[in-house]
Amino acid sequence: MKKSLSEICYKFFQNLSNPTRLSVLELLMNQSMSVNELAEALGQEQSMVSHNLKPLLECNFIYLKRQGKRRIYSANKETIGALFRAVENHAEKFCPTGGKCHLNNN
Amino acid sequence: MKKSLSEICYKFFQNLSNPTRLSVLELLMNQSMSVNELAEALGQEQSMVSHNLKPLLECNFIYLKRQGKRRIYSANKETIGALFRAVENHAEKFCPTGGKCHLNNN
DNA sequence: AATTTATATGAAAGAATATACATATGAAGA
DNA sequence: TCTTCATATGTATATTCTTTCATATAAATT
Repeated sequence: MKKSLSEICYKFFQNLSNPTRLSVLELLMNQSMSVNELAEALGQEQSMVSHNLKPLLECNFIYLKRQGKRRIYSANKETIGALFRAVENHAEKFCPTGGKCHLNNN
Repeated sequence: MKKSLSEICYKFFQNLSNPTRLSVLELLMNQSMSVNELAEALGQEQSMVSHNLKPLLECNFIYLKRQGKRRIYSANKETIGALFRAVENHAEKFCPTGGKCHLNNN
């Protein structure tokens, strides 16, 4: 039973529609990090970061490798890069105030 | 005050993380339609479709032109096309079962 | 102007999600 | 094996989102 495009999109975009997960991805696009490093960089609790890493990993938006007792996460740059570029392009071209329309300013 | 990429992404992806809105976009990528045509194509209530068109319009993911008492909506093909392509590519390359991993099968 | 057709809006109930805190697991070193 | 450090998981609460039903607006037609 093949899934429609919008069904596939749904779980992906749902996964991406969270400020913590997006911040994690933005950080990981710059450099790979452990969970505690992410938590510190974000000023968030470690457990919260872990909770949010899980779905990103399940959708293969991020990768994991073990290094001793640390776990180093890295971004799937192909996918996340393409998505971020599409969003940036949209904000520049189509958002009256460059991504700061009223919907983005609540 | 410039917004970070992940802040901009958040509102966009949040907007896109809804099955009704994604189905609307998928339909509008094929052809422009009025609200009632969308509602019929989706088998949903007109008011629900209207509720969901609103945020899509506010983010300029869709366009609106008036035609008598009907309102014809069309897709922003540049943005939505790029996003859908990125998702399709991801599903093909990175999802073990082509977009049907357990997260997508609840 | 009254009616019909098309669409938008308001509000309330229910469902889904995020967050925080507590606790569990698991690897490494003493 | 006991302890410590790093990370994951369980659970309850608070918040947010979706959906539905009722109603409002607005254009066209009579």
